[in-house]
Amino acid sequence: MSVTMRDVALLAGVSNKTVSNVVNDHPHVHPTTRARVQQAIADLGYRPNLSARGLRSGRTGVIGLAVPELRQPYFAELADAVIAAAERRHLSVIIGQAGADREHEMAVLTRGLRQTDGLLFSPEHLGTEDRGLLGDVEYPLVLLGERIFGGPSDHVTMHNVEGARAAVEHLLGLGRRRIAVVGAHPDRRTGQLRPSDLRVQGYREALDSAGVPQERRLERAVAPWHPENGADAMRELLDSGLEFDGVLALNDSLGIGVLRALGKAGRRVPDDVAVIGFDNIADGRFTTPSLSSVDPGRDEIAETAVAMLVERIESGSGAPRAPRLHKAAFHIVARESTGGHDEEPLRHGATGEPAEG
Amino acid sequence: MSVTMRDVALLAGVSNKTVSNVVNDHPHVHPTTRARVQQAIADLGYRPNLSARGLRSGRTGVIGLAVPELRQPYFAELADAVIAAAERRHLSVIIGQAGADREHEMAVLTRGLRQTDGLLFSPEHLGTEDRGLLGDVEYPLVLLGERIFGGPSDHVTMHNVEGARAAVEHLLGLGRRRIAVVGAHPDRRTGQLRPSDLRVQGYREALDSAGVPQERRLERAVAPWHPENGADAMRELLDSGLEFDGVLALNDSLGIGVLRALGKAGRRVPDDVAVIGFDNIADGRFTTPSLSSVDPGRDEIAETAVAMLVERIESGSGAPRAPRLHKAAFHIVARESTGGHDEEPLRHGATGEPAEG
DNA sequence: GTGAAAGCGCTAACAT
DNA sequence: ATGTTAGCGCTTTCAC
Repeated sequence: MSVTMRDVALLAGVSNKTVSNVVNDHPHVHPTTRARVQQAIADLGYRPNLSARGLRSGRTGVIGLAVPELRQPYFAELADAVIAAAERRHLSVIIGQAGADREHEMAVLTRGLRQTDGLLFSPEHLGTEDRGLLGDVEYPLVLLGERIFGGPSDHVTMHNVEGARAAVEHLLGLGRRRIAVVGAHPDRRTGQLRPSDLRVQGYREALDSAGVPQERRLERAVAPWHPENGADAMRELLDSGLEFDGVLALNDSLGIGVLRALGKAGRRVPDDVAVIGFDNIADGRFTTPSLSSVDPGRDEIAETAVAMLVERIESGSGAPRAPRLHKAAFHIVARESTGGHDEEPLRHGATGEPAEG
Repeated sequence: MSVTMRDVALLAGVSNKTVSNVVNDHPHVHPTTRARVQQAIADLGYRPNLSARGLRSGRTGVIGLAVPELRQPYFAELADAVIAAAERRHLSVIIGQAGADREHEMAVLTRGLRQTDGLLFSPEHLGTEDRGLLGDVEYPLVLLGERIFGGPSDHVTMHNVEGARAAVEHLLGLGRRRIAVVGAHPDRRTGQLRPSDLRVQGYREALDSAGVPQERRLERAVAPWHPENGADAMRELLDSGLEFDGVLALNDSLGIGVLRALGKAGRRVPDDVAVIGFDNIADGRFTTPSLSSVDPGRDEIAETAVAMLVERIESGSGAPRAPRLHKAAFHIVARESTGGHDEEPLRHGATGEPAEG
């Protein structure tokens, strides 16, 4: 029924091996032979059976990406970038959503994603205490995010501390002194390296360097990082009667909720309260006012993570090199919510009245 | 190096076949034998080689999902739902982004996604004129969206005409009579069945039924459907001096841009202009004001599409049944942008001050 | 530069 | 209820 390599070989009058050489771009194939084989491939519409190739070679050409939830804009944008980076290397990407609970994440980590050569894993529940699990992982693995540091795996992450610090310095530079932070983790166990803890650390460092006193009641706990929870936290802060003139939202989803709660409460942004988020998701450009943010280098993260994973896959378990850590470059994007002027909107296509036709 | 079925069979003192039966949950295995085999599997940490299974059985257990761009919130939410629906059936999902251009989509359609048993395909560029291509497709295929109607493929889509019509009726019910539509296709060739054309049709039908005259200049062309382009179109409409008191944005991304442009121009929503979008993406709940929308039944679309694809896969080419069409149920979600009161925000987790510890 | 043969790990068909 | 055999389509030796 389907065309096999053997059919191509017969039509081209060569052996299996030669067809394989042509398909895999091996050198040492006579140009004439190559052309004849390619013609036969085209004539028959031959396409290699990837299961057979996978069985024989031990490689599937597929990598896995495990994220908590694809519907969170940050992860959708990350997945977009990972798929693009993988495609450049002729790899496909299977996406798994593991954020439901801890068990789900452990299952993904121990078993990997089916049918893949390696895994990019962005955990939400697993933490440093699960580091031991990583030692047992037998497939190529690159971690995204920072919940599990110091393990035996490659690691690609962002400048959480420095980014948050720069964001607060941006607010301080606007003359704000009573700066709240929204998104701290409700359970502040020590030794955890959650993004929230690292970003709170950057927040505190910035205040300390500027000689601005810290105030614990301005650090608001929120989990998970969804807009509704950001809005709730902001309402609670408003109700508390505490004064504040700046807010660091620990990600943009929270920031969008914060903007909304402020707007509904009649606080003007940025005049009364300046707000900055984190992640620079696309949505932040179209809120009213538009949301300043820390751009964490999403494309660099995706590209580096895929490159590292490919290296691990290609080196096999042969040359066990030391685990690497890469932190992508970040920068502050000042939009209206911190008094920046609106970016000139890029025109991505046609607008106007439709042409009748 | 890795554990094979043979190793398990030897340890359990049974044959390959029995191990296979256990692994695949076949009936007719003695409970005692089954237990012994399962113990051996656990002891050795055996995991089936899916490439081998795929080669032998002709099934990979992986389906493909091709969307224009994952970073568009609608497609991210759709992919989320598709992955969840596939997981319930123990299938994995490879995601491909094909929206770059027409050639890319044709390549995906003719070749499928590698290593998959079938494809869910949501085209952005291919249209009815490419229907012929579908006849040549030899793998199980389910189309999402409505660009290619009347072909030989199964099809899952939404009530574009009816949804848009209901949205406009909602605006008419508020007493609005000068209703603009943002997102018509710039090139209005006839015979096209793009979402934009269908939604514009619903818009016109609603006006006609209410005896409100159509006005072509209130139909604004925008492509692609990104917020910046929605904002541009709204600015142009404002600059044109035309009067209007209602806007149907043909999707929520456009709607978000429309809200922003109206806000910047000092128009109050919904007092001066009522706005409704389409797709009911999560972002619309947190704009200021929140965005009313048409909920197109995303989960139903995903679930139905996966179910149809699985049927096609399992029936093989044996029983070529007639192509099916499924339209998911829709409903109007009235939020602030059409005078609805804000939904009570759902509390999805903890907020408050972090516990020190 | 090309061919012949072996075998990757599994399941389907048939046998018992 | 379990065993035996064959072979899916490819790549990888190893010849020549």
